[in-house]
Amino acid sequence: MATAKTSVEAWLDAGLEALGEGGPDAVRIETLARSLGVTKGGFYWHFADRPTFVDRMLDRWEQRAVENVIARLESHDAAPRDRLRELFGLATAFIGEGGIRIELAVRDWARRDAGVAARLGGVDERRMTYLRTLFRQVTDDPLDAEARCLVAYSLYIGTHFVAAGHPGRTREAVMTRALEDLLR
Amino acid sequence: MATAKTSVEAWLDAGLEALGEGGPDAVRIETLARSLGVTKGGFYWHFADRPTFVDRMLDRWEQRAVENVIARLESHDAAPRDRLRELFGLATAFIGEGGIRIELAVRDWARRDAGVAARLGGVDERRMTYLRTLFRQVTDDPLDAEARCLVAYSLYIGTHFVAAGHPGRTREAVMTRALEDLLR
Amino acid sequence: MATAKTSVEAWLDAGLEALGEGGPDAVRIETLARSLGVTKGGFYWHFADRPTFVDRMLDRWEQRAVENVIARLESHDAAPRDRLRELFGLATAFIGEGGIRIELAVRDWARRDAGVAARLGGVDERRMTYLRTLFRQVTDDPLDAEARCLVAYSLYIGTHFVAAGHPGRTREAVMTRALEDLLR
Amino acid sequence: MATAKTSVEAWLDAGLEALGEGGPDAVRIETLARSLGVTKGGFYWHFADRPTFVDRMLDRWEQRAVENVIARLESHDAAPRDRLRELFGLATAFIGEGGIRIELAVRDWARRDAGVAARLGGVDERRMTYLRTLFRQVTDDPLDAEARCLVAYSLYIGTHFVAAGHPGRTREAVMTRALEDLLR
DNA sequence: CATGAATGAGCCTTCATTCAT
DNA sequence: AATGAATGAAGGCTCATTCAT
Repeated sequence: MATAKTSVEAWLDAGLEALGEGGPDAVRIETLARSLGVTKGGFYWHFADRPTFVDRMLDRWEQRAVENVIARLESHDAAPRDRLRELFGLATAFIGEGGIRIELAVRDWARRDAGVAARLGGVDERRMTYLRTLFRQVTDDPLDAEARCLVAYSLYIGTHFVAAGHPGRTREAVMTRALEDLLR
Repeated sequence: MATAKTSVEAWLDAGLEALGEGGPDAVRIETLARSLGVTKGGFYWHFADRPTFVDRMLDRWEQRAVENVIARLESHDAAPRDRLRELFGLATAFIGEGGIRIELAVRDWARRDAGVAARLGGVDERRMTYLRTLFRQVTDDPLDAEARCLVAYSLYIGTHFVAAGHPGRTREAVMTRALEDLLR
Repeated sequence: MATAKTSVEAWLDAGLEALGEGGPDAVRIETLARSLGVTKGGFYWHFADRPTFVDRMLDRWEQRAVENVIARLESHDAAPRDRLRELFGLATAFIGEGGIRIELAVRDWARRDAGVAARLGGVDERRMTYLRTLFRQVTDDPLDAEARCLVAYSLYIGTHFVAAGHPGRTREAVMTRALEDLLR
Repeated sequence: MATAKTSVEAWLDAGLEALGEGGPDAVRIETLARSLGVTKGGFYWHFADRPTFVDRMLDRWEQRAVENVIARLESHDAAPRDRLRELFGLATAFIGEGGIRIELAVRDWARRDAGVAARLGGVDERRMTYLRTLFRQVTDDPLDAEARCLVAYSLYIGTHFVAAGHPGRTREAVMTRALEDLLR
C-alpha cells in the first residue's frame, strides 16, 4: 500500500532504531548497513558523513516528535480535564508501543551535546506550551499550573528512569493516581 | 589528613567521573590513564579487564549512592514533613554540586544493560522504601503515599531531562512549588 | 567558432588538468566528473577503466607536446642563434602560461612508471633531435653541441625544481644569462 | 656494530623509502608496517597520526640533505676548481647510490605542498649559498657566477627528468662535458 | 549518454588487550 | 606497580567499478 520507504529514510530509521537501542555510539554505519542488508559503502551515496547523517536523523525525530499528538487532540472539542486525560492516555499508549525509547536516548544525549540539546529544547518548548494552555484552564494560579506541567512531564519521562517497584501495586496504577491528582 | 586514595580507588573514581561526563562509552582505559598521569598498561595490574573494572565502578557507585543521605537524616529527630523538606533540600544540594551527573548516566545505562539495571534497582528500592516511610506519615492513603513517592522521585530525576523553560520563572521556583504540593 | 569539445576530449582535458594540479593520484574519476558537472557513471561509457583513460590522456598530452613549437619555428627562415633565441622565448612563454605544470607531472611520473617513461622518451627524443640540429649549427664540436642541448633542456625543466633564490636578482635574469652563454 | 635503529627511525626510513619509490601517496601506514614486519596499529604508539609522521620524515630528510656533502668537502684545503670537481664527483656518486630518488620525490611534492616547499627552500638555499661561494672564486662576474650555479644545480636535478638519449654517447659523458664547461 | 545506487577493497585511526622488562 | 611496545578487531571514509534504468 504505502510506497516503499526510500533508501534515505530506511537508513535514517535504522539509525534512530539503533539510537534507541544503544545510544548515540551504537549508531554505527556498518551495523546499520548490515541491518539493512546492504554494504556500508552505499551509505556515502546518501549522506556526506556520519555527522551529517546524525543530523538528519535528529531532524526526522524532531519532526515526528511534534507533529503527532497535539494535532490529534485538537481535532475535536473537549473540556480541559478530559483533554488532559486523553493526552495522558495517548502518552501512555505511545510508551506502550516502545516509541519512547528513542526519545529517552535523545534526552540523555542532550545532556552532553549542545546541538541535540537545542533540538530537544524546541520539542519540549512546543509540548510544554500546549500542556500549559491546558493546565491554565484547570487552575487560576499560574505557578500552580506551571508546577503541574513540570510534574506531568517529569512523570512521563521519569517513570522510565525510576527502577523501584511498588509493593502490591503496578507502576501503571501508581502513575494513574499521580496523574489524577494533577486534575484535582 | 585524608589517606591518599589507593590506586584502585583512583582508577574507579576516574572511571565514574568519565561515566558522568560522557556515558559508558566514554569510560576508556586510555583516557582514564591519561587523566591519572599513568599509562594504560598499569590498568591491568589492578583489574582483569574492562568489564571487571566497570563492575567494580558500579559497586563503588552503589555503595556511595545509599550511604549518604538517609544516615544524615536519621541522625536527629524531626517531624515527617520537616524531614521531607530536609530531604528535598539535600537532594537539591546534591544536584547543585553536580553530583547527580553520574547517577543520570547510570540510569540511562540501566535502560540497556540488565546488570546495571539490577544495581540501580537496589539503590532505588532502598531510597524508595525510606521515602515511602516518610510519606506514609503524611497521608493515610497508601496509594496516595505511593503516588507522592513516584512524583517526588520523578521530579528529582526528570528535571534533568526536561528541556523546556518556564516563562518568567526559574526551574527552581517551579520545582519548589511542586514539592510543596507533595506536603499538602 | 571552435567546435564544442567532444565529451571524450573534455574528460581527457580534465584529467590532464588534474594531473598537472595534483599528480597522477589526483586523477580521480569522481573529481573529474564533478568538475565536468556530470556523474562518474558516464565515465565508463567513454572509457573501459581508469588505466585506459590514463593511457588516452597521455596520448593526448604526447601529441600536443610535440606538435606545437617546432612547427611554429620552422614556418619561417632564421639564423640558428636567432632560432634558438626564439625557441627559448617560446619555452619561457609556455612556462609563463602555466602550461608546463602537466609536463612536470608527467616527468615525475615517468620516474616510476615505465609506460609513462616510454612516452616521455618519445617526446624528449623528438625535441632533443631538433635542439641538436640547431646547436650543431652553432658549434662544430658534436660533444659540445650535445652538452649545450642537455644544459638547455635541464634548465628548462630544472628551474621548476630548484627552490633557491638569487640574492638581488630574479630567476628570469639568471636564466637569461645562462641561456645566453649557450649561444656563445 | 652500529646500535640497532630505533623503531621510530625504522618507521621514518621506511617512509622515506616509500616516498622515493612512489611519491607522497605511497607513504601508506599499512604498507610501511608490512615492510617492517609489524602491524599498523603500532604506528600510533610512535606517531600521533600520518601528518605528524610525514612531518618528522621530512625533518629527517632535511637534516640529512644538508649535513652530508658540505662538511666532507670543507674538511681539507683545495683550489676552488678542484673543490667544484670534487663536489660534482660526490653528487654523481650520491646519484649512483640511488640516494637522489627521495630528493626528487620531495622536489615534485614541493610543487604542490607549501610546507614541503618551505623545507626544500631551506635545503636549496644552503646548498646554493655554498655553490655560490665556490663559483665566485672562479669568475669575477657575479651574474656569471649565479648563472653557473643555476646551470650546475639544474643539471644535477634535471638530468633525472630528461628522457632523451645521446646518440653514440652516454649521459655521463655529456654531463661531464657540461660540467667542465662550468669551470671554464 | 548518462544517472542513481550500490559494492568492495583499502586507507587512517581508535581502543581493549597482551607481554616483556 | 607500572612502562614501552605491539597486536588485532573494528569503525569512518574514499574510490574504482558495476549495473539497472
